[in-house]
Amino acid sequence: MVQSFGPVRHTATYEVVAEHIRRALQLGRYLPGDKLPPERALALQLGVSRTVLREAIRALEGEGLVESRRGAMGGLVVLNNEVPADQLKAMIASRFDQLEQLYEFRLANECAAARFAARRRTAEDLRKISEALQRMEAIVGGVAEHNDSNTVARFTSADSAFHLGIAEASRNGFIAQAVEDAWVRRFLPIGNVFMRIEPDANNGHRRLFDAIETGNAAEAEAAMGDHIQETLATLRGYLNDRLRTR
Amino acid sequence: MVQSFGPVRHTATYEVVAEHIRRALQLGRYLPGDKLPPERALALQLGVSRTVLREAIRALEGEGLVESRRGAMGGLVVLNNEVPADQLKAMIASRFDQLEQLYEFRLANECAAARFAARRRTAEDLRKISEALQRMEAIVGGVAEHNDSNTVARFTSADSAFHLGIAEASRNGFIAQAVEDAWVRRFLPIGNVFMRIEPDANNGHRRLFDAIETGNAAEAEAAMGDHIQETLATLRGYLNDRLRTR
Amino acid sequence: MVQSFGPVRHTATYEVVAEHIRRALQLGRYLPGDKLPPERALALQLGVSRTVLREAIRALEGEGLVESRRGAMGGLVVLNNEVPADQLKAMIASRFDQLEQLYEFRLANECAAARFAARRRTAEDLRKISEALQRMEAIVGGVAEHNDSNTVARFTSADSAFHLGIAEASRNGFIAQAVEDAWVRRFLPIGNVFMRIEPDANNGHRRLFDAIETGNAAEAEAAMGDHIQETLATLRGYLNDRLRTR
Amino acid sequence: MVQSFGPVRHTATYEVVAEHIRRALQLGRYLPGDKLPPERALALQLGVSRTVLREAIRALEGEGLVESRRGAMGGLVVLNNEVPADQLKAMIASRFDQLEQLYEFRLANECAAARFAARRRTAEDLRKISEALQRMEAIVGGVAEHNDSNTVARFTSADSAFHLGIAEASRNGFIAQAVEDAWVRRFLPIGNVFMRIEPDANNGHRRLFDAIETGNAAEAEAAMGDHIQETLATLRGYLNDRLRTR
DNA sequence: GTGGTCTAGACCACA
DNA sequence: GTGGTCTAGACCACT
Repeated sequence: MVQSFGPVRHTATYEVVAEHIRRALQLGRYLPGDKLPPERALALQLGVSRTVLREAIRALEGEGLVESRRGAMGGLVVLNNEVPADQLKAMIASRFDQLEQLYEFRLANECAAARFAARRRTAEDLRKISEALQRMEAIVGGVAEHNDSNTVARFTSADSAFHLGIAEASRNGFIAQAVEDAWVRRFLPIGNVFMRIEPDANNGHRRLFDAIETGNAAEAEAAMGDHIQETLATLRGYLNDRLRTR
Repeated sequence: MVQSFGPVRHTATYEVVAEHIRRALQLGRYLPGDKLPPERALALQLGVSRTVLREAIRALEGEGLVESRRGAMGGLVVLNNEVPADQLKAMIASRFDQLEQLYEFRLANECAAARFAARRRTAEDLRKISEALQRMEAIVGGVAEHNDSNTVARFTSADSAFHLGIAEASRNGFIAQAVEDAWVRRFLPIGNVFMRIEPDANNGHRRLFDAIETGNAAEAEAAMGDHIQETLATLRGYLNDRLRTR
Repeated sequence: MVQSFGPVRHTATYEVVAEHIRRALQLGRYLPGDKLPPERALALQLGVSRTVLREAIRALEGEGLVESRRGAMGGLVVLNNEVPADQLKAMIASRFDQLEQLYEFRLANECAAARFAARRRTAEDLRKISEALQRMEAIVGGVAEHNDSNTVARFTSADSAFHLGIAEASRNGFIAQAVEDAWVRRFLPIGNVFMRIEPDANNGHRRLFDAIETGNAAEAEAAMGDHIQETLATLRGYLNDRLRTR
Repeated sequence: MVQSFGPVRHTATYEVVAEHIRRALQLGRYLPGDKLPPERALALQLGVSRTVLREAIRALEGEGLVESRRGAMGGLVVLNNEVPADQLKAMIASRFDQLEQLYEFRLANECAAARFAARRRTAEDLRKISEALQRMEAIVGGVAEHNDSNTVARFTSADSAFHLGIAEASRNGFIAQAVEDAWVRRFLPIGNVFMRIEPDANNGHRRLFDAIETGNAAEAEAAMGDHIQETLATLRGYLNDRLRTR
């Protein structure tokens, strides 16, 4: 039996740390303008030396994700990594194949997650999911400032928390990890499409939550399926619609 | 917004290499008795120095996975990692929760994989899947030597190739990766349950293959679902049946 | 090829700042009794925080160069760093070797500076040089108060401005820098020798200025050479003359 | 008296270290292909930690001056920092004003150095200067390989050692420092002009050495003056001559 | 009390 | 025995 091994790559610790932080930003755990914990605390949490953490920060600064400011009021500030509107469609189009696969992957795992969550969610799970849902609804309800870039970031963050909350409520570590991975790999700026261009596209959340709350597994799975399909359709429509964009 | 980061761990290169090889063994790419490529070639393929590779091998030897033999006929030989029959049930029972989650995860991803594979499989995909299927059927058909430990390993290897082949035929990298991950995390010795105790349990493969070959997506998904459910049921039955074991 | 590197030393910022200020004092840009700019302004000019500036000031106070006085009329006051007459000769003698080298260095660079200045000086250059010359002549002319310590400082300051003006008029940054370096390294109190003991020694300045003004490069170079040689001779005479001192 | 202070800059230690090494390379103490001392030794010599040294090395690698290679035969290798022939003239032209000033500065200090060296050189000084001279003559004599880039580097290195040897023989630290500074600031690739385009331009060295050896100060000064003027003339000719270059 | 830098020592990967 | 990386602790500069 002939087999061939691919090359392994040694990832320096600072790379791992950078990826870790990048992941947190990607999941919306920090919003633009937020400060990451102070270097010393962060290094402690991550279990690495400050030297290594700082090397990771230097990398993130190079990517324009964070900025480190000195002084008493300083700290690690998360930057707004927004894509200019006129480049957004091109950037999404260039990775649409990838995104389509990702949505298939999400469909498989998040539907399962919704089904299990409807059966197994704890009160605490419900509380978290509900809180994220309310954050989303508050943002969409406050129609005033949809163009504020931070609004998009805040909505994306709540959206992410909602879906990850359901994944966690599935009480299945493998599925939860898969859902998180999918969100991390998501191209962040597509949040703009939903918030700026189709703010109504995100209305399946309430139906999904109700199904999970009432423990209706089949409905939860269906709601999740519809929601994700709808999202993908919105994205596809955005790309194909030459009249409404720009 | 308060958030906390978990610790990152630095994996030495030799750990990564060991994991890489362990994975190949877990997926049945090498059978007990097979030889891994010579050290020099392997180091080259992996892109690491022989020093590091040797350290990885030392670790694998420590786990009893491989053995390095000197001399002209020597090399890195894959060992038979069999669990004694009298410990098998206990070992499976102790990690049954984990296995159940794993099966839920497989269900989500492999059903999706089957559905997409039915639509997208190429001739080459079909050839690979078919070849694995035939290997399984040949082993089950040759009733003579079900107790031979290598038979179990050979069956497990073919089983793995069958499922991974379908995953690959789904033409979705995320799903394929998830399926592979699930197989890697599978507790290897459970192969014995199916081969030794319930050799008939693995009869869903042909139905699955036919559905994929004929491009019947719904049937493929259903067949995969039934197959995995059945497998889990077999396992559950094995654990609960106090009469037939030992 | 075998080579060895010497040690590098890390200079703290406050050291750099202190040296910067010390240099300004050494060049006579501030006279005893003058006030340096207020701390806040100075810190701004220097591009450092007040904390660092204050540390530098503390060092300068330790050397007796400045004194910081509180209150409405306070500020950073430049002190008179005079050497008592009875120690002057000993101090000069102890570093005479160094001074001799310095005069050789000045000879090389200031003669070149004079030559180029005669050819390249602008009207503005001439104005500055002339102004410094007049200040010197006014001080030497006003015979009354040669013993006043500030007179010496004022003369030294004008002398410095005269020579640095010529260096600048040479329109050669390297030479100008070398001349300034030489003046900074000069042992400040030797000004006393010329003012107190040989007030006539400084009469080459007018000849030098005329040559530069009329654009006579050869004469300028010769005048500068004679002037510096003469100065050194005065110093040497002062040290050798056992009768006239003390 | 109104005065304004310029900003001071805090130079991190690794910057100082980088400058230190850059200086050694600029002075030709190391030739392309040479290895710098091992990191540990170098850090010790420089009196800094390896961390800091490595940061400096990273900077130098970024500038393309050195390359660090791993393994038993590895080390810090000096790269050949050559300018392509077709860019050389433009690069020299763009900084010709600066170079002209530099030559004036060299004229002032190196003539003085030659004069003092003729009077004060020790036997050891003569030995060093002579050795450098012989290296130059050997390279110019071996006409075969003037186009080899390392030949230029080797000549430049010997040239530098020759002039710095004279500066040191002047027994005047200020002048020696000024000469070294001038060489460090020299635009390195101009060595190509003398070696490739006008290999005969460097024949004043022997006359200069003889004068210093015989202790003829006036002749030494004159020889140095002629030599530097000639070098500048060669450079000027190279820039103006449109026919012979490219 | 923040980020910025340096140190001394250790272990790892490489050839 | 080379360069590559990480650690723990310290001090400095900034606001």
